[in-house]
Amino acid sequence: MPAPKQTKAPPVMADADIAIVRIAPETSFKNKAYEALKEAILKMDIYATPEQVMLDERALSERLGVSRTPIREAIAMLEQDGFVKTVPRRGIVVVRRTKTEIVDMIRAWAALESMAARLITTTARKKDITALRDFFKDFGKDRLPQDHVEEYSKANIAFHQALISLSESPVLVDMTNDILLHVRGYRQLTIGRKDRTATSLPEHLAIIEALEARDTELAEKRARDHTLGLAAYVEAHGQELFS
Amino acid sequence: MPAPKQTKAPPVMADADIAIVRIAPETSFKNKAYEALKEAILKMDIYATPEQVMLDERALSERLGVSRTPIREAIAMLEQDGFVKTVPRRGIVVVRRTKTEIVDMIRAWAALESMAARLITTTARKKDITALRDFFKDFGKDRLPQDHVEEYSKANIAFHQALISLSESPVLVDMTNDILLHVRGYRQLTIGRKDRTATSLPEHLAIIEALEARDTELAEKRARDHTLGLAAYVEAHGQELFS
DNA sequence: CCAATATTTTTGGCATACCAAATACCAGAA
DNA sequence: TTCTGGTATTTGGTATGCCAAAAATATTGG
Repeated sequence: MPAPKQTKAPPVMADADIAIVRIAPETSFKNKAYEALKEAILKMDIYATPEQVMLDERALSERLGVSRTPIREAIAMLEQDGFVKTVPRRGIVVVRRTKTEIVDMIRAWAALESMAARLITTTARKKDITALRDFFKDFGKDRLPQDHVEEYSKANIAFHQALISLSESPVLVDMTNDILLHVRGYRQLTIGRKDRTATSLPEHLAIIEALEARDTELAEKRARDHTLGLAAYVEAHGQELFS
Repeated sequence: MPAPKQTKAPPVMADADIAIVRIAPETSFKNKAYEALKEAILKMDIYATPEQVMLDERALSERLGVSRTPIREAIAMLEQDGFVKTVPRRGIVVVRRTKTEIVDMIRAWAALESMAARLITTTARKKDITALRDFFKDFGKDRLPQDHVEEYSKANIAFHQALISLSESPVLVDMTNDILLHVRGYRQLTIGRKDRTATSLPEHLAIIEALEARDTELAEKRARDHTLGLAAYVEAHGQELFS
């Protein structure tokens, strides 16, 4: 066997233990491919095109400059996430959710968020709760949310994520984020709708008030009803989004 | 469509061509490996051994009779599920949850199940709700749950899964099942504990009654509080289970 | 010209080989 | 014996090649 290679071998030095930073773990191609593909899938508007979107292993490997192996592993991970579905000898298809599935997901979101609200009333600090108002400080009666839908939509998502985070429950945070990723595709067309945007802000503020008052039951109810309202809205008005 | 493949029947050589049954779709090795490994992980008592359990790709591939490729893909899937964690150049370790994580998961479970209860009160059929009692028909004052812990524990899990299923929400069902898989490892030592088993049955019956009464708020509350009770129990008494 | 069929191409599934990092192991020096 | 340096081994990561099924395309018979 050939001699390996010298590591370093500082002659006489006694540099000892200074500044030996942990070398970058540097994520694997598998994980890089996973992140890249996930972002690409989330970025594309899969509901805009009439025919289903397909992925090609070889094309992707060439595109990302790696072999098929890490690509396939990334695909397997994405399939676990429910973003794609590989059909043997047919192809890899980007999953499109039906309206029913989206409504179902939003209901689960409501369940998780109401539990988060419940926990927050017993553990979160007052200042952290109050800080939730900052997400909407740019909106008021002189600057209505419905006149800045895109901007308000961003603040909306950020608010919900910050809310969940206050629960200090990693499980609730992760599960909710997963759901939001799936629902996000509809966000532009549903959560951002003007007619619903108008009622959204007051409901958010009402949730914050209940949290500050440490009213567990009320906070839970308001958080739940708010998101269930979104579910009902999508169920009623989301028809045109689906083939 | 015509026969895509020839059923070659050369005059001279007559043997062969028999018993070439059209093998079914037959899941891939990747999926087989995934199922096999998942079952193996769930079956082992990862909290019994002091040192962490490791998996070896090559050993597994030899064990299952397939190459490393499908094994690695299965591992990637299991990692997405949170069952294992691969450390580059170190190994694949079966993840052990801390008590805090388990409590956190049970809280999420409570959130999902209370939402399921809510939905059930508005959509499920009376007979299906009543049928939930059957899971406990073998228990009563002449046959106490705490005297048949193992058996009652099975009925307990089955009841909860049946309950969630009644919501007819695939998302709630899937998310809850995922959680149950992770929590299951503790089931024998926590859910099955005698002191808690005693109060479990009446609570279950109370949930069913609220469902039958179509009392949405009460059913939700009872379902939530029941499972939150388990969370509190584990938080208080599950100390000895963790290193 | 059309339909049935044969052929080529495409595509995911799987096996294998090699690499580099991390570790285990061992011989030799003090 | 113990410590040290280095080599061999282990282990996950990645690239490649081939296979079979299915789709796409070409071909042929009427």
